[in-house]
Amino acid sequence: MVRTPCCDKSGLKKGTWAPEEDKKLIAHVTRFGHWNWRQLPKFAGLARCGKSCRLRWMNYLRPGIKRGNYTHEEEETIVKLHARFGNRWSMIASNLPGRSDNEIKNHWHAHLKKRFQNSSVSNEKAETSKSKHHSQVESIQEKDSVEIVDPFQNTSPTTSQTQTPDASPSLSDIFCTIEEPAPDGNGNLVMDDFANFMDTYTDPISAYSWTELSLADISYFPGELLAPFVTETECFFPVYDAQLWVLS
DNA sequence: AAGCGACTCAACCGCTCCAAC
DNA sequence: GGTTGGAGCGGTTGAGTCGCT
Repeated sequence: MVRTPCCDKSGLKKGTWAPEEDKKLIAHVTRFGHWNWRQLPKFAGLARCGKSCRLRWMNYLRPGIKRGNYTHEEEETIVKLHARFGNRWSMIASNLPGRSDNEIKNHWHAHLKKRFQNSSVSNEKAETSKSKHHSQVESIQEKDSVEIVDPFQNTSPTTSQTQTPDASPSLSDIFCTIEEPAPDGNGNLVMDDFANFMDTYTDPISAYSWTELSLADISYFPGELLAPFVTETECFFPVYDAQLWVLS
């Protein structure tokens, strides 16, 4: 299911992510955000390229990511959106909270594509293939009851690049996908004590060269972590040289 | 029980886009 | 306007798993 770990020429690790690496990445992004994916592995102590870290976070570790079976409703939504947008998986994913574009893409190729094609084939027996496929797509669009969220029209200046959860995720939300080992028991984390975990796997703040954090960077932060820095009207965050950055 | 092909899905690769200079 | 670097996207890969014979 996963690739054999190996190292490339530059010494960066490739392949399967170890639980230890996941912990480091979660700890770092949760604590400091992802202001620069390229630099992140260096500060997080990961022998990975930034791209790999980003992918792992976005597709697997990000808070709110749903694992497991797709509901009939979700599949229906994917089919409808694919009929409308084609292979624009990120667009489709933006309409399916908790699902990554990569996961949707995989699910489409593994299940829905066949199903969709099969239904097309059976329909073609009754009608000509071209017009039928076209009408099928059209009928999907006509009957489309899915409320399409266009990320390009629905962005705020501070969150344009990041899908912001509806509400601040709780710690349990953050780790909901990794607290319980999966049936196959591979690569999943069990965290009994978040505080110890954070202390163990993140460097002291004093050791960091802090950089600016944007709202997008903290959009994944659990509310409990943000609480000390948030008032009714302002959100403070510690940044370089012990400045306080007023976010609102 | 063993062999083998199909399936699954995490991860890599290469490309494009966009902002900063 | 050209160059550069980072982020994001979509296509593809390939090892593990499943299920059939």
